[in-house]
Amino acid sequence: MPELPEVEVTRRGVAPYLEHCRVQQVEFDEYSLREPFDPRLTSLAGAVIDAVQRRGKYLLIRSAKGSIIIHLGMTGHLKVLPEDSPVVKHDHFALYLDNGKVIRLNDMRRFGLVRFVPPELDPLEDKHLKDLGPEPLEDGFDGSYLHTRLKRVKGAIKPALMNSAVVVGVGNIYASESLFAARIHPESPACAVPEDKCAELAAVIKETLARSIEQGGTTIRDFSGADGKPGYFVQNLQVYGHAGKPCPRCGSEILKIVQGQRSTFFCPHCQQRYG
DNA sequence: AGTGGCACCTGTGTGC
DNA sequence: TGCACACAGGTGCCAC
Repeated sequence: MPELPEVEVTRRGVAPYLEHCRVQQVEFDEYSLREPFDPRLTSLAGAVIDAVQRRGKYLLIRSAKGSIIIHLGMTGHLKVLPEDSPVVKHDHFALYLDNGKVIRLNDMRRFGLVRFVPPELDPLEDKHLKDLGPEPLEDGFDGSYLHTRLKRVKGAIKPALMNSAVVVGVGNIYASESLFAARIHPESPACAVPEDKCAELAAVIKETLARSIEQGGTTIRDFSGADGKPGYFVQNLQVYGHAGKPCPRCGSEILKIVQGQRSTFFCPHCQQRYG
């Protein structure tokens, strides 16, 4: 489900209800997500939330009594609801707040993750976060960085873009979309993409992600923001999900291939193969 | 160190 | 109608 824009839209949706509010109660069910719930999560009762941050596709909820790391996996989403609203199927985790709201995590496929980080540890040093690559919307991510990083990668550029050690937040949709925008064939060996194309690629990744955030993210099937509203960026998708349709640039038929067990969409005419 | 394959889950759509 | 299968926005671990 959520790539960087969807996680950022979620963060912006829940932050006003969490920041500076006090946690009254923490609840989780008996199911495991990617890993079991940490019983220490209940020690956050009484904590005041200082900040809700994002690192890649991870959300960080910080307080003096410890932090929560949340990953939404493929189908996870957070909802802001009145505290007396009923638990529905696939709700697995809840934070009850002193403002009359409850934040619920609903995750059908349970690929998501909720971790507790004790107050003496830095959540950014958690094993899931410490080796992440740069944030694509920050200055450290540019053509020079990308070119240097991709020089070592013999495999295709599309799965390389989805590697969170290269850059965080670019998932299956935005990898296809960004390569289309930069006119790079997704099967090009990453190490063969010239520096000027890496610069163009870095720039279009920034643009694509930023525009998607502005439009509330991309809803294919079940993403919605914390307010329950879908994202509208799906209307701007140029190739993702468009196999067999004409390329919006040249009219050639958009193809779908499989790379690393994930679907890739591209225009074989106007995306150049390097290497 | 880099890479490919698979596993973890549930739901939906398609074809027989 | 039932069944089998493919596929879905992610990531971690394993063997090579």
